[in-house]
Amino acid sequence: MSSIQPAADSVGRAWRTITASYATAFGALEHELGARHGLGVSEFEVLDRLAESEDHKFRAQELAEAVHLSQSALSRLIDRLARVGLVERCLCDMDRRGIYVTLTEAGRQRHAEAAPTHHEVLASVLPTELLAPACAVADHPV
Amino acid sequence: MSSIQPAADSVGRAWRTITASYATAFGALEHELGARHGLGVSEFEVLDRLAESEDHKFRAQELAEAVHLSQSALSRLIDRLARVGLVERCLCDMDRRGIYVTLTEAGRQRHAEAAPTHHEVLASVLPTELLAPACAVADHPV
DNA sequence: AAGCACTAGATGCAAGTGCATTTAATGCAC
DNA sequence: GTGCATTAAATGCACTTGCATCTAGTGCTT
Repeated sequence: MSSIQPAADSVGRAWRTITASYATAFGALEHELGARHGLGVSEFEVLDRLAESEDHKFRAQELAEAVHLSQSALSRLIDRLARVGLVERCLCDMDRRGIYVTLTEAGRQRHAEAAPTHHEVLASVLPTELLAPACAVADHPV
Repeated sequence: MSSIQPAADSVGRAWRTITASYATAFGALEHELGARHGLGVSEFEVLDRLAESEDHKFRAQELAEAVHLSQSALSRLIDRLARVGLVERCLCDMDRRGIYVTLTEAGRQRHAEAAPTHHEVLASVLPTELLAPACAVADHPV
């Protein structure tokens, strides 16, 4: 805590804010999601994307992009999630090279349990300056 | 790019902005610093802290905190940097358990070369909403 | 001074990641 | 239809990371 200095320029300062926030939030999420729900951050992110998707169905490639992982990392992540029954690989008839990743009932449930933790942790650790990015946008009457 | 959706709430949106910016910037930095200067992101961050320090001297522990790495990860990072002659471990007389990490002349030089790249990459990829921290009330998306 | 709890940093190990490659399916050209 | 470039996902491999542990030095208590 003691000797961390802000970088001189605005770009450098922004980057340090981002890395600091990211490190803090990631660490807290990793810890809490792991302890309370047996999930890693990437695991949750995938469940989260699937849960919010219309038909709870996603192409592997799209998921990789959404959670900022390489194609190979995502492939193994799906392995882990499938091994514990939270998602399923369904090969789609349209293109038999590809797969659809779908949320199982257990996966939907686990996500529902973990989502409040996720929100709570982020709310408590994210700096307010990042919570209201272009502040006004936040509460636009739709 | 196609199907990424913003999270519903402001906390979730902020987190996705952070992770997206972080992933993009980190990837770009990793690529450019690696290709042009043979440095990884963490490597550069350490050199950067040392370069801006008064006496170019840092306790290992302080460095770990500054660059958001675990103590063990930092120890090995110093190994790598020392092995190529960019930093040196100096055991300090004050407390012979600890070490000071110091920048060598080569390290100072490498940092000087890489810093413009670092700045340039960040300036080109960081979203403007994060570059103008507080003031960002700027322009509303439609 | 001797003993003991504590701290700084190094190291063994397991896990997750990215790159490069491989396997399998598609679809376009001929 | 056959061949070939292309794409989706799986896999081998090397590297970085964090956790747990180990080693060494400190300094407080007695």
